[in-house]
Amino acid sequence: MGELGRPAYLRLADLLRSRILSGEHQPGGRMPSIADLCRQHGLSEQPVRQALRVLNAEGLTEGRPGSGTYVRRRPAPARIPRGRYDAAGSPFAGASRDPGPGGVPHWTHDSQKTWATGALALRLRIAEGDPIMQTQYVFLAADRPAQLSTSWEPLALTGGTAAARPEYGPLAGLGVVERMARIGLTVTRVTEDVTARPVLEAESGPLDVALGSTVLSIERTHWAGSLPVETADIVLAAERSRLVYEIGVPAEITPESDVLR
Amino acid sequence: MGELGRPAYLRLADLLRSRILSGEHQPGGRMPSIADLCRQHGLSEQPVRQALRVLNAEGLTEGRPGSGTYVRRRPAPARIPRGRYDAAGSPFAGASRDPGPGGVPHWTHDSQKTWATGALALRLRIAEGDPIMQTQYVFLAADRPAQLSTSWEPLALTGGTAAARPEYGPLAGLGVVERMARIGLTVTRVTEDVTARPVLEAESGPLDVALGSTVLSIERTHWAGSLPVETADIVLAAERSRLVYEIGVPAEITPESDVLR
DNA sequence: TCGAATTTGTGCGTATGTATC
DNA sequence: GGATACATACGCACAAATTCG
Repeated sequence: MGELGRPAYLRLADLLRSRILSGEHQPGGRMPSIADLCRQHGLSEQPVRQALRVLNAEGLTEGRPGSGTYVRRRPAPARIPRGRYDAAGSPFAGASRDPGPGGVPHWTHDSQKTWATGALALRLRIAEGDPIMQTQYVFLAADRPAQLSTSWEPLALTGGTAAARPEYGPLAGLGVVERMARIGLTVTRVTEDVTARPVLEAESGPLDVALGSTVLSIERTHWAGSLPVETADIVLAAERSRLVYEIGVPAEITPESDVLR
Repeated sequence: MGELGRPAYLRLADLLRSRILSGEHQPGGRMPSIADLCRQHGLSEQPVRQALRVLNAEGLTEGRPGSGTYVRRRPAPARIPRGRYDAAGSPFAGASRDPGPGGVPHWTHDSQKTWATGALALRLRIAEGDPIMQTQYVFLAADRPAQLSTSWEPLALTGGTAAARPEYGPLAGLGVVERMARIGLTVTRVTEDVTARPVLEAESGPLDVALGSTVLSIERTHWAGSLPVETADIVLAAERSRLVYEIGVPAEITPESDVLR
């Protein structure tokens, strides 16, 4: 019954969206119930539900079981500084700088020894099957899961030293650069490869995001010259994150003579 | 009928996903049809469709009407270097470095004078209504749209100089840092704020991506000290892009004395 | 070249169970 | 208990694209 080309649930979604954006439905306010919308627009449950699902997926509304559908208040995404290397650099140095309201940020971790598989071996430039230390982090800010991270370090470098387990012993919580420095490895640069992709099912629970939504994925590697000493996968909810990179401009590029003007 | 806690469509999705990841279904290959899956698993259409929808949303598969559901082959996303500032820095210096197969990268541009609105005025630290030069770029690589960009510069800085229009005159194609240097403004740093969001309707055509998909959005600002001299919005298809940032580690952090070992 | 069968996508009415308020 | 919302599942119809005889 394509009355007007555009399907019923999309027309309803358009209508409700424009009402929300125009302020007719205030942030935090309740939308009409599904039954109400059925009556008001002469539709059955299914198209009404689909319309609401569209708005939920767009992040405009949020359904609370047993209560109603509410217009979302949109917190500005957290700024997560990632440029400039920071001496206090724990894995979450940047993000933990600002406690924000609702609680001091903290994290849990879990290290275990494993062996490098294909892709990982490539990233660390070691052979497949070489032993590595794997550490998983769940980072919480304001009592909400903010960031997942899995870090790998070749045990050929750290094995037998105090730096073998990132979060144990005298070097716990020091950050990769400092910890490596203590065992004689000078980290000279860090690379971060940023991509966005749909959230995996395994991540959607810990990150507290819906299954269809997208995450920012950072593939980070610490280098000592051309030798990778650590690499990590960092995953953040895209809706809540804004990565801030700062890029220095070498002085050579800026000539002292003003040619024009 | 919650036979095993986990709903039928998720169990089926898990099964199919593991088959794909294990290589049982090859990239480019066809999945069993919906009718087949119904028969094989004793399910009705609905849960089977939902399972496939999950895999589609995860980007693992792709349905082609009239033909079937296929395992996606994932072309490696283009590496787009954005760290280190590059002397040859046109707006697309990084991306244009490597011609790649299929054609030399090139771009189109279009400049026009406008006036700063609220958010833009804040980013450029000028007053609302101040005149600015707006330049829009469409960047093509291998004859495919790769990147959209809109750049703004306060005319209070560049007005009346040869640098007023980025792509005209003797300074055309020079890049922001070089161009500003020619009129006596020394760019000292560049900041990039990276977010991911659903593609806008206006972008989906020029970028050649489907309407539901997501883009990487970069808000870039060139600074001369604490003075913004240029800011730009850069938009790329997330599936095809991988931003590479390189972060230098200052030497101070790395002590010369090896304490342990 | 034509047409029928297959296949996915979309829309929608319905029903059942469960959690929350 | 009642209202509400959510998740799951079944059935049906049609559109659009593709495949194949």
